Amino acid sequence: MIEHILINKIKEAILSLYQTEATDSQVQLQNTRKEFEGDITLVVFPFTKVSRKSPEATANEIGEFLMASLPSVESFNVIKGFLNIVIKKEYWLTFLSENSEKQKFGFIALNNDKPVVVEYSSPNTNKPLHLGHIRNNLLGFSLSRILQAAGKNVVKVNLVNDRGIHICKSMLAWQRWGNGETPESSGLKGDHLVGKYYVIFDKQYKEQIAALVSEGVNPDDAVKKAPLIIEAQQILQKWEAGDEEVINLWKKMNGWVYDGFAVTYKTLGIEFDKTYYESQTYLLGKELVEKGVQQGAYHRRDDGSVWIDLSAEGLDEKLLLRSDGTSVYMTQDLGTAMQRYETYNPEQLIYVVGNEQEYHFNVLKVVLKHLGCGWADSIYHLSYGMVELPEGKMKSREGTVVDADDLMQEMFDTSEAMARELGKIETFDNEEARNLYRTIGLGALKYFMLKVDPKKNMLFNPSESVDFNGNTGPFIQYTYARIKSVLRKAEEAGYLVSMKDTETGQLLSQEKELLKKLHDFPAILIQAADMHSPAVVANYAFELASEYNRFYHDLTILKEENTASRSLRLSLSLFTANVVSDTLWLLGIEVPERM
RNA sequence: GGCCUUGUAGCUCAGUGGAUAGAGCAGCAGCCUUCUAAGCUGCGGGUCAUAGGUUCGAAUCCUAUCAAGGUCACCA
Repeated sequence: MIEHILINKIKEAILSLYQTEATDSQVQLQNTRKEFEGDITLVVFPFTKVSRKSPEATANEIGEFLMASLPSVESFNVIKGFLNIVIKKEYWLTFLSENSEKQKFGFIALNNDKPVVVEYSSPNTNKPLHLGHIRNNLLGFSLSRILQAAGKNVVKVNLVNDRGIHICKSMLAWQRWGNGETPESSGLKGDHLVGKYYVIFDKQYKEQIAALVSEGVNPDDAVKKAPLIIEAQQILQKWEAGDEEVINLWKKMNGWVYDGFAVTYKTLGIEFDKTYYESQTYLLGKELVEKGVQQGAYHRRDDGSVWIDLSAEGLDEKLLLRSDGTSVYMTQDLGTAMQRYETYNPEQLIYVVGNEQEYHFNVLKVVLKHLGCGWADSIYHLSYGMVELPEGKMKSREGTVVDADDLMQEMFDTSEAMARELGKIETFDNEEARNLYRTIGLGALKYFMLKVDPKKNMLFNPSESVDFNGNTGPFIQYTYARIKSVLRKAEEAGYLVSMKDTETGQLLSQEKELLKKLHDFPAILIQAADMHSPAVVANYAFELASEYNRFYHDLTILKEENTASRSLRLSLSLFTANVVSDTLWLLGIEVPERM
């Protein structure tokens, strides 16, 4: 890319003109704003101290130096402290011809064997997935693809929380009120069936608490003394003791949930390389904690519980093992982190987990460091914000949860209604039409969620269905389908898409702007990977699609009579189609050949 | 109360120290006998929460205040 060459030359210029070594942070290049002439702009203010001249004079001197030493520089102009550099047309045309037919332009080949382990999804098995899980899954999956495209060896893992009191609640409610109901007998998806009994438990439990309170028991005690919660805890104890009947029920109901999750993941287009189950890992951290006690990193209280004092790090005292010797959440996470470290020897361990667990991950890192695990610094918590509804946070107990399966179905229905209204599917057979509804519905949903900076909370308004026009997934998908249509017709007409013979042609402003946007992509990919942010890719994809639509509107392609121009525009179209589909692939969004 | 995050147009969001702060939606006005109008063009819309500070230059960095959210369990 021309930027690297420019940066080096500018450093040479500073050394030669002012006898000073310029640092990377001083050489600030940016794309020239559209209202000025030029392609790339150098901000010269950082050099006025060493030049001891005005910004304008400094910019002129550097500009002259670049003109004299870089053949790719066509000309330059100076406005205030900004040196606007015009790059020769030949550079752009060569760039086009070398990259327009590439399949994965800007992607970086695998450059580190040490894997990056990305954990995401990590659902509980007592209820179906909802909108919050969708954000988690989309972020984790897209981030994995972005890192992979940036040259990382990515391992996608899921840690299913398949044991604990929450599952016992569903089990108990099903035993008591289920009458043997199964997914087959009820026609309910397995995860929804189990979720139904979780809700029933909660309702009955609340009634018991209310009854106790009305008898004069204080509310804090009532929560602990209600018969249902005591029974659920007994089931958990039986589970831990390996009670056959409990284990069988647990396996049966979890099996229903897994079948349900598999359908949701498949519809959403999410995959994992490895799935772990907490029932098999929850004991892992105990030895580690014992080791920490022996090393004196953690201390045991008289009641047998183990603690770590993190006040030196500005955190609190934290429990690592209960007085009865059982694990807490932190214990398990210590264990699985260690297991992952030993299994993969990773370059980085990424956890895609909501921001309500920020404190937990800070503590996790510090606790590991106290054990002497230097690799704790390779843990990265991708802390994403909550999805809020207009009335506030989603609450499963109040039934304000947006269910993942329902939402996807609504998206499919909306895209079908839209396509019919627009008369788009008259030439489609049933299967192609159905695929289109799915592709576009998911495209709208995924783009909607991924375009927002992960760390920010985002708002989802169910009454205003997700948009299909403007800055949306379907807009970008439409751009792709449009290009493919042009390319198909070009092929029918026997036109060359190749750029080989057009390097002497002209380059109109619409063509050049589009080309420059394509030229930006490799840097965008690296930025997205560094920032762990699919939103960077999403926003770029929209800008690229907008730029193409402007180009498409202003210029004719197939009817252009100058064959060099026609060829150039076809080449630009092909290049754009490739990059658009690659960027959407990075977001986990598919592209339709027509729509 | 301690700590963390956020606050940009009516709404949803970009903007990682640089030029006159940008998109989309919503509103208004145009553009299909021409390669897909899920598109394109134009108009209106701003105390970048507030007040200080650092800097040649601040929406961006620092401090304080206000507002919203999160978190500080022998829950996960």
